[in-house]
Amino acid sequence: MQQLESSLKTALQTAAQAVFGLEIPAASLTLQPTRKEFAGSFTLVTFPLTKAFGKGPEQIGQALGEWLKAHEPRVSGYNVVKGFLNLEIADAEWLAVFNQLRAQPATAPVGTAGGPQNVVVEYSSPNTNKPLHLGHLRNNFLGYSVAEILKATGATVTKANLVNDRGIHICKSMIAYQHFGHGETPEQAGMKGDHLAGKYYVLFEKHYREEIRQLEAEGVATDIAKKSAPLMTEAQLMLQAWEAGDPEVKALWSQMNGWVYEGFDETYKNIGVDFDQYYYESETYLLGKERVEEGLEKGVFFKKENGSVWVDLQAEGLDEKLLLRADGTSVYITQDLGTAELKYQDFGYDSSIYVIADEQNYHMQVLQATLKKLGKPYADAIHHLSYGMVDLPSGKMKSREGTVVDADELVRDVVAAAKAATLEKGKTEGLSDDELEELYHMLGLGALKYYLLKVDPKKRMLFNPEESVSLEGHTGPFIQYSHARIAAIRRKAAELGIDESADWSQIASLEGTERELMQELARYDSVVAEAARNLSPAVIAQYAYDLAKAYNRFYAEVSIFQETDVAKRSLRVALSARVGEQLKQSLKLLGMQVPERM
RNA sequence: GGUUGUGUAGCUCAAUUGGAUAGAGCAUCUGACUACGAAUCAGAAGGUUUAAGGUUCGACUCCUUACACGACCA
Repeated sequence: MQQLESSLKTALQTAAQAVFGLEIPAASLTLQPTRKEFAGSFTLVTFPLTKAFGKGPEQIGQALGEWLKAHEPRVSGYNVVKGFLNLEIADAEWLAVFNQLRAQPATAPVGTAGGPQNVVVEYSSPNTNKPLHLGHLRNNFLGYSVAEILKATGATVTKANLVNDRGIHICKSMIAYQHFGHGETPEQAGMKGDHLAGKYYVLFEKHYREEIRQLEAEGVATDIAKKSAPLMTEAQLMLQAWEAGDPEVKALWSQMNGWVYEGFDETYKNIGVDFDQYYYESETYLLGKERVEEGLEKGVFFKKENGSVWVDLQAEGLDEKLLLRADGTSVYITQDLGTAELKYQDFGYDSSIYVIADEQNYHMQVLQATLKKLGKPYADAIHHLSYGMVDLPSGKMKSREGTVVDADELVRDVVAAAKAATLEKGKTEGLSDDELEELYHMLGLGALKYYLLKVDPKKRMLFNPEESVSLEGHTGPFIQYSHARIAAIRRKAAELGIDESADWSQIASLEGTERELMQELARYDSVVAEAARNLSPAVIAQYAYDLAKAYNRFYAEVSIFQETDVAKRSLRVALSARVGEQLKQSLKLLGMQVPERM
């Protein structure tokens, strides 16, 4: 289609030359798909040409349309509405486009076209003190999908996970475990390791709050109470001991983190995301401190009297930013400096994407500006894929207030809903019990992924539990259903011995829904390119829906197996097959799978 | 207080990046399975795109101001 579109532009340029004797740059020709209510497939907006031609928009449309109809065989007709020239494309051309499309597998790369070639996508990046929740799911699905989309352009992509495994919050879980754990293991507790750590994090907060209340009752001011509560003091001491390499603290740390990693791995596997490379802040924060030293030597950072290190970013429109505390311990940005360096050493990327919620916008600006100050060559390669937080109908999620939606539980719920629906109306004869379980999982997770990915990443979104398990309308299972339907068509076609590759060049005219489908199919490459440019899986999600919708319309209006014309019947089977493949491929870019029956 | 994001149908989201009469899904109402899968399709109803100005052939989109909600920085 890109070929058809660009050759139409060339034809329009030729027409302009022939009719008006003027050269027009291709860039000034805005060609777009024609709106449904008008006849035609492509529309040229003629308003922008009025100045150059010194003619009215309708006159221009008429003249160009007339010329194309007479000289361009691919244009079979035209109509002009105000400043819009609608071009009708000959059916023979549509068939040629479709043939060309079929020559390439649906999985063929679409080309990077000026985009990055070598990309690192960092996503997920959990803390090891609690299990994953709904917000992480949006992050994970986005990160995985963006990586797949960039791969589909032909770029080399590395998926990285930066684990936040050190810091005061980790110590909180550890302190609580020492106090209240009695040596409990995940096996004994019958819990996943990440949930066990989360349990102790919550316990810490609970007892800590109690201590503050008591101190306040004794007349201590709130801010002092918060700092001097025994549990908090213990946690801080533990952090220092950790940085000093205390073997006992390190042993507990390793043990608890190990449990958490087992839990995470299970969740990642369950939600179908993976990583090529793991980074641990415990291993990068020292490298970050080296970067701070480097900045001091270069004179782009400065030290305050108390010994803390800062960078002045006021010239960049930001503030002064702390890089290293007075006691020499690191802050978030310290380790981020180290991780960026390490990633560059490992992969030499030309684009480094950070999938992080928009509450970190300022932080990411600081990181980039600081790396620039250091003169790092990769500073400009940094892109923050900033996404909005997920809200609940009851308001914002807050882990301390227990209003989080747990990821594992949520997945269980959506799979259960998919199972219920399938038992009620599925056509699953012949599937084994294992295959059925796989199907429920595929559908439930598909519903959830699609629900979270169809919204523009940068927008804050509302999570409605009922809609997220819905399987009808604008949902993942709607698209999966279309695929299963097509699979049934293909099974039947094979049974009947219908040849998908029969010669259909004799077909005189196409149905409207057939043309529409071909145009939709041909859009795929430019859709992927746009999704890659905008780092937006939502673009793919919308496309997959449109394609499935167009197919269902075609399916309802046109009969495949009742068709007596052999060529037409064959074409319709081939069209169905191609739609199925492109639906499968599109959903794959969202991290979703498609069933053969459901 | 400063910086920044968002505001579209009752609800959740789109709108080809400045183009035609602003489109989908859910919810409501109507029609279509003794024809290839009804998790579907066709139709009805639902809008002063937060407000007021401005830019131009043309604005949900760009500019200014105000309002609402959110995030971040002190």
